[in-house]
This record gives sequence, C-alpha cells and structure tokens, in this order.
Amino acid sequence: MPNTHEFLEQDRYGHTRRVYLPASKVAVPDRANQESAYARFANVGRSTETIALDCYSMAAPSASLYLPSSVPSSLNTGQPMTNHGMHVPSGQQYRDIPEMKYIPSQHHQSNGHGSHLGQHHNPWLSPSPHGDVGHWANMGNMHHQDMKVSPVGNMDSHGGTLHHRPQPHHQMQVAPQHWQMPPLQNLSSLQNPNHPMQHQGYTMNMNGMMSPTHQMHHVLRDPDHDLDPHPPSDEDAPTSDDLEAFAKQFKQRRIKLGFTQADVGLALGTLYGNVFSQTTICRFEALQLSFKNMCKLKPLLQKWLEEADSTTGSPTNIDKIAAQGRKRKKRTSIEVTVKGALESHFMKCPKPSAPEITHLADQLQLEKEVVRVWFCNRRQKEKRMTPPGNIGPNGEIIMPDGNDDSSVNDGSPLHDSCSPIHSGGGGGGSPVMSNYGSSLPPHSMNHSGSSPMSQVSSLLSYSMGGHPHHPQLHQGSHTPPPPVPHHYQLQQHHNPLALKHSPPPH
DNA sequence: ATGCATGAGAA
DNA sequence: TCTCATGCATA
Repeated sequence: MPNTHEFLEQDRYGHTRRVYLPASKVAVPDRANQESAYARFANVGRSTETIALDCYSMAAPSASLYLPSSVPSSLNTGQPMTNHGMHVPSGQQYRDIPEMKYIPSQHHQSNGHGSHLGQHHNPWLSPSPHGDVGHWANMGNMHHQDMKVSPVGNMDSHGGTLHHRPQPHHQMQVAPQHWQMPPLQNLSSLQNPNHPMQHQGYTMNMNGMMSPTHQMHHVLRDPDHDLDPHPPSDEDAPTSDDLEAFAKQFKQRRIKLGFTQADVGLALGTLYGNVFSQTTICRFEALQLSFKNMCKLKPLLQKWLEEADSTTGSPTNIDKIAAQGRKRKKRTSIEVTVKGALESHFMKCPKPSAPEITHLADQLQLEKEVVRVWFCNRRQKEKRMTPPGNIGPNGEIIMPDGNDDSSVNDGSPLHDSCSPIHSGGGGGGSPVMSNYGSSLPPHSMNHSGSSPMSQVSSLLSYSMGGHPHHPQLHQGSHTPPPPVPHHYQLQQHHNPLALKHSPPPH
C-alpha cells in the first residue's frame, strides 16, 4: 500500500487496533479547535448543535414533523438550511469527515488527549458479565427501581415539580418557540390527549407515550439491527468497543433525526421515567462517563433511538420539564492561576488530606469546600478521561511510571496521604490527561503580586522544579518525562493539536 | 462542552 | 469523607 499509512490506534478503553489510512487523509485537521476528548470521532466533537443543524438539512422530510427544539424556524418556512444566520462557530463548519479519528499524532497517539498513561485501574476494561456492568447491562428494560431517579421520585429530586403539559404533546416546548408546530397527524394514537396526567413515565412506567402502532415496530425486536454492526454482546455486557461504536452511532442518528441532546434527555424521562440532562447525554456521546455508567445508559438510549427511528414523522410527547428551581450555591469561578496551582498540587497529590486541603485553601484563598470539591471533581475527571493503559509503539502496554502513585485510578483507594506540601517527593501524581494542552499564560508565571498570587507562584514553582512527574504521553517508553513546563491541564481539550505538537521523545 | 456543585451510598 | 452519577450554569 503505497500511499497508506499504518497506525496503531488505541481506543480510550485501552484496546489497540491497526489502522490504515490513505496518505491523503493523514493531515492535520483544520478543526484545530476540536476540543472533545474524543475528537477522534469525526462527529463527536464540538458544535454538536451546529452539526445538527447542518445535518438537518439532509434529514428526511419526515424529520421536520418532529421539529426538534433546536431547529430554527427557517426550517418551517421551508427555506434551505444553510449555516447562514445560524450560530455556527466561526469558521467551523461541519463536514462529514468520517475518519478524523484516524489522524494520528506523531506518536501513534490517536487520542485527542487522553491517551496517556496507563492506569492500572480501568473501569473501562472488560466488564464482567457478572459484575456491575453486567448488572447494568442486563437491565434490558432498565426499570426505574435501579435508577436513582425513580419515576416518581425524580420529580422532587430537585425540589421542584414537574410541569407537564396536559395538552397533547406535539409541541415540544423547550422554550416558547412558536415556529415549531408539528402537525397533529396521528396524535390521537399517541395517547389520550385528554388524559391530563398521563405523565408518561413519571407516574407510571416508560412507555406512556408511543402509540401501539408505533411500538409495534420491528425495531424493537431487534435491538441490534442496524444499530451496531457489532455482535450480540451488546445487551449483555457491552464491550468498550460496543460502547464506543454505539455512542458514535447514537450521536449520528440523533443528529440526523434532528434531536438535541436535551431533547433526548427529556424524552428518556418521558419514555422511561428517567430524565437526563443535556449534560449527561453529551457525556455519553463523548464517552465521558464511567464505563458502568455508560453501560447503564446505553440500553435506554438504544431504546430511545429505536423509538425515534421507528416513529419518525410522528410527534412524541416530549415534554419538557421546567427547570427546577433549587438553591444552588453559585458556581465559583476559579482563576486560571489558582487552578494551575491546584492542578499542580493534584499532580503531586491527587488526594490530599483534610488538613492539606485546608492549607491549600488557605493559600489560595478559597473556601475549603471549594478546594475539596475541586479535588473530587478532578479525580473524577481523571478517571473518566484517563484511558487504561498506554500502548507503546510496539504495542506493548505501558504501565504507569513505576515511580509513581499507582493509586490513581487503579481502583484501589488512593493513598490517603500524599506527602505534605513539601517538595521533594517526586510526585505521585497522576498521569494526567494531556497536560500538554496549553501552557499557562505568561502572566501566571511572573509577578507574584498579591496574596493568592504569591502563593500560587510558590506552588507553581514548587511543582515545576520538583519534576512534576508529568506523565502525559509517555508515549512509548518509560523514559522519564521530559521537563515540561508546568502545563496544567488548562484545557487540554481545547487544543488537540497540542498533543501532536508535543515534543517528540527524541 | 465543561466546570463546579449536589446528594446518595459506601467505606 | 470518599466515590459516583448527575445536572445547573456558564464559557
């Protein structure tokens, strides 16, 4: 194969595969902005809605009957769909680049960023059919009993009430968007429009919506049909590949059908009694959920997809649930520099003790709680983003640096105490995501002016000098990471190319 | 799409 | 007090 490049690709779950790409495809994507951790999926990237819009124009006519909330009125007017006038991120036009995922980095690093390092623990690795995963996966129907959010319970889970619309739902209201007025055709069969409380799903089980006629669809019979070319395992214990494939396909279908992530989340509630947020759907598509979580959601989404696929043209009663009002602590915005310090600290000690947290909080002038939560989230993020083991150029599995804290992500409890805040301890940090992302803004380095800043500075310098065992991309060797300037995470995702630009080992 | 937050359940 | 699933709010 003359003009073909061969790559070893490692999926986020740690599986490797060989990939051949025509040289012509091996080019730097012009979507340098691709920020998803899983940008490798052509469509799994940014601008979901943008894509949706673009795709919408291609959607079957019937799709218009659905008029998802995200579809601009122009559609109704029968105007051609173009990006004009829509919020299409500048210069970012969706193009169906089917295999952007194969654009490798210099180090066979196919993964946007996560690929680094190995972690012992990998929730993503082969789920045991009898383990959690199996449990979830086998839920088949996914009854609410297993869900935290029970059909009824979820109503108040946020301290709010469900406002559902008594009327026949054919107006997916997401907001007062009058332009979307799906035709009533068939509505009658959907449900009794007169049933004020047919809260589908909430007070009963899923299914409070599809008309029998719709349910009859064969699709329901054969879940795998046309969904996943992958074999059977799907329902029982999805493999990481299954999940990956499904997520990808799900997204594509969803988009083609013209639904937004939010639509889906709500529909799930309507259909099966479990409402999910846009966030969750988004994360599912981006494979940013835990393996177990993915397994849990998959059947639901699969079902939804089947329904949606089989009912195109007829309106589902996608009720929107009014945003619940609950007092939530206002989201604190942590300064970049401070974040850098936290990140730095995290590298050395992903699981600081209470006193350490307090100390840190003091230094950074943050609430202790904020710091605590930050670490929790950071750990969580780490788990989600960190693929299992890294695969070297030769295909061998690279384990995390011996030197470090294997506690991270190995499923076992993290070491409780990372050495105190003092330098020296060669980092037990975690091989974290593409810290190659972007370097800290210049200003974060110099000037140590006021309080937190000076503290930050010291923290920074500390970690820098101390060879943050920075982990990322040990591409294929155990060789100690090159002295990289503290690239705190800072948006690894925002610049996938950064990875590609990372200094070659040699 | 993602950062910070909440709350349930487990340790 | 942690992990985990999840979501509001926001970039």
